Amino acid sequence: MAEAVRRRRDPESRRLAIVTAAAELITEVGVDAITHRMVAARADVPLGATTQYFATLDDLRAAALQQLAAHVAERMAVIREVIGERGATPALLAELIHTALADATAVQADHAVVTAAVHDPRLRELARHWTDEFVGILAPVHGHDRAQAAAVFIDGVLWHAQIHERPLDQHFIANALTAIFGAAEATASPPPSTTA
Amino acid sequence: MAEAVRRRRDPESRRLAIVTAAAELITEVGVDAITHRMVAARADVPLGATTQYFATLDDLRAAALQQLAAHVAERMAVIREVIGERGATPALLAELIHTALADATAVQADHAVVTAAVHDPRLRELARHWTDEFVGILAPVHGHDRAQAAAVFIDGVLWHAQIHERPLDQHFIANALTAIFGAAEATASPPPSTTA
Amino acid sequence: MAEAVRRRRDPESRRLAIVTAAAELITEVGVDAITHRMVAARADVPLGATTQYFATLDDLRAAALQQLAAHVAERMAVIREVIGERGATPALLAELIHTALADATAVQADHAVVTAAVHDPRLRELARHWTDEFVGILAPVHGHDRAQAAAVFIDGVLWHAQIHERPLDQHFIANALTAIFGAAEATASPPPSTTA
Amino acid sequence: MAEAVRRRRDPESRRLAIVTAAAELITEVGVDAITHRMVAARADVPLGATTQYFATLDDLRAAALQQLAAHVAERMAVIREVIGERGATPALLAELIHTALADATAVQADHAVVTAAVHDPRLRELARHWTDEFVGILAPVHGHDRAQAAAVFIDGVLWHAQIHERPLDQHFIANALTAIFGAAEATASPPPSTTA
DNA sequence: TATGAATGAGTCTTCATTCAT
DNA sequence: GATGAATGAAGACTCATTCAT
Repeated sequence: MAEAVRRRRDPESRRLAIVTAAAELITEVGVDAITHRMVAARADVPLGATTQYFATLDDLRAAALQQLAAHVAERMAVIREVIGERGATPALLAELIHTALADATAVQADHAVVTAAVHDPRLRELARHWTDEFVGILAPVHGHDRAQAAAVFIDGVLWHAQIHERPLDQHFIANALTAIFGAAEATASPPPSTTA
Repeated sequence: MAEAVRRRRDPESRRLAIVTAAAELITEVGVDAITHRMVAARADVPLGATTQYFATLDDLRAAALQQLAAHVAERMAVIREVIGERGATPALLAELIHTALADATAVQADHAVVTAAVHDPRLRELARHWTDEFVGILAPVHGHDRAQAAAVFIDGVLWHAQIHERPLDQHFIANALTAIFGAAEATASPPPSTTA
Repeated sequence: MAEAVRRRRDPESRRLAIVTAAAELITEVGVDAITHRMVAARADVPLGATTQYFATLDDLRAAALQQLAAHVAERMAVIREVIGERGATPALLAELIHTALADATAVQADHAVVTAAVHDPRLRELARHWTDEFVGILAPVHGHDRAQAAAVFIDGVLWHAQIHERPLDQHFIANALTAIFGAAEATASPPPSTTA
Repeated sequence: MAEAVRRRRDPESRRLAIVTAAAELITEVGVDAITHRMVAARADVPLGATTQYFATLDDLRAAALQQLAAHVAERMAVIREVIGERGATPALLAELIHTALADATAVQADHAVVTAAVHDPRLRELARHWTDEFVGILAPVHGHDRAQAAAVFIDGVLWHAQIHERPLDQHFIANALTAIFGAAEATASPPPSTTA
């Protein structure tokens, strides 16, 4: 079959297969737990192929993490776009988050990157960047502090999903965001008049 | 001398020394990276002792994680007590969190447990329990949903500390919690009057 | 361009480039340490070329050692010629040796071949041949035994250069050779009269 | 048998067995060619034992080389003693050398150390020391230059043995040394009166 | 013919685990 | 019971060699 033939001499796709297998495994067993053998088996390539394409297991890890990071970035871009079109309302954010949480793989990918970020400066930079970006999207509408509070809360929501079988309820999220966004006129830095 | 003799004669303390060493190392290098040899060296016991007291490295790992979890639980107990005495106000919670974040070792321990929890069912149970407990403390005062929202937000704050050099500001946390607990009872810098 | 084209079209020169690269590397890192990859990189040819021209790495090694041996033989020929013209006097020999020692690369090449000879019968044959040849040059003038003694001494001198920073002094060599060739024809600093 | 039992739990002798096996192999195949597996097979110990006793193959190599060096030093000590008793005459030296050459293993050991010395500073130091020591033994009797010439010549003789099946004749050596020691009154630094 | 991707054997090394002492 | 020597399975990595293209 064309499939088989392509497999045989297509470095590009082989490399991709290896990285993807590594990325999958990272989300499943953690960054530290992957081995050449596991990756080779998952990618269905001979052991030697993994070292042919990546001089070092660390290189492979890095490439896999980058792939995961790219996926996160993509999803982030989508979110930014949607918010741009429909506004940064709690309801919309809750919907987006809920959708995101429904994709277990994506959640795991997120988590893997962000967990790895704790010990990897480059990824840390990336993770911070995402937060900043998110805050940047919300700040024009809600002010910096509330935007950041929302971002922190959402991080908490994602984190929660790692530990619990059932993700948080969409309404719950919307309500909490509403509170975070709305109540705080009272505490804005230069507070003009309280609506309370 | 007395030291050495006591070590020899006191299996209990030896076991403790081993578990403690393992726990320390876990927070430093990660759950996957520890080895019998590392632990033995850190605990200053012979290699054989580590296998004598724990049939398997995994058992040792588990015991160490349990120890870390116990520490977290202790801190949790203190928090519960303090809240019981002084009330579940945003300001107090922010203070407690801020204090907790100042203890880098504790933060790392937390993180180690919680990260390990992602791939370990037993720890996951534990981590969930903490959240539940925390929600249990706050719920009587603020209602279940707001309590949970606060818990989720606080998880986000702790997580934030993992990737940023500087932890979040105490005021920021207090304000956000104020918003989460309900706009009505806003706690601006000069607190007007509390609705109990 | 022309360079590249010529390379492509001239198997002979490519083969030479490979062998030369291998020979260089052998003198630098030792016979056992060379690899196809190293040689290809040094010769600036694709990896496949190294196996195209030499069925086996051992074949390549052998060819490279032969090249080194050929260089030694060349130098030997020059020496023979010079001696033929100017006579086999200690002073001249000392001068030739001294000159040889000044060429660090040549010394290393010598050493590489000769060291490899210890474990390689073919090279051993070669190395013996050089000694014999050298003895052959000197024997007509000084007799077989003294010629051989001189050859052995000179081997010692070359060897000495391998482990000492500074090679032996030219006068020292001349004096020793004078002694070896026969006390009767002593060649003190101001040489009186040669007995032809 | 006691043999078997001793094998089982006698770290000292096990370590020695491993080092000795490595030393043997080094003399046979060269310093660079040894592997853990070869050594383990030769020493008749499991593979793991070689890494248990030596953290690194390089450590093992070093230990083996040291063992070889120690043997060389021993032989050197004997020679020094014999010369001290019977005088540094060419005949005696030739006899000693001839005896040494008869022990093929010893010659190979010598060679292995000295060849390794080319790339190993510590061994180089050692090799130089031996030469110096030897010169030191002969110098009081024959003057520094002649002593050194003799040492260099003897190095050549040992080297010769590496390449040729049959070692050099004892008479030949004695004659050459006689020439080296005797003829040079003419060239000594402050030459008093010539016996020529 | 020339190239470099492919593969697996083999290298060093680490360690959990066992077990003699 | 306590100790650390013993062992082999497994891991990362390298490379000669083959062979599709």
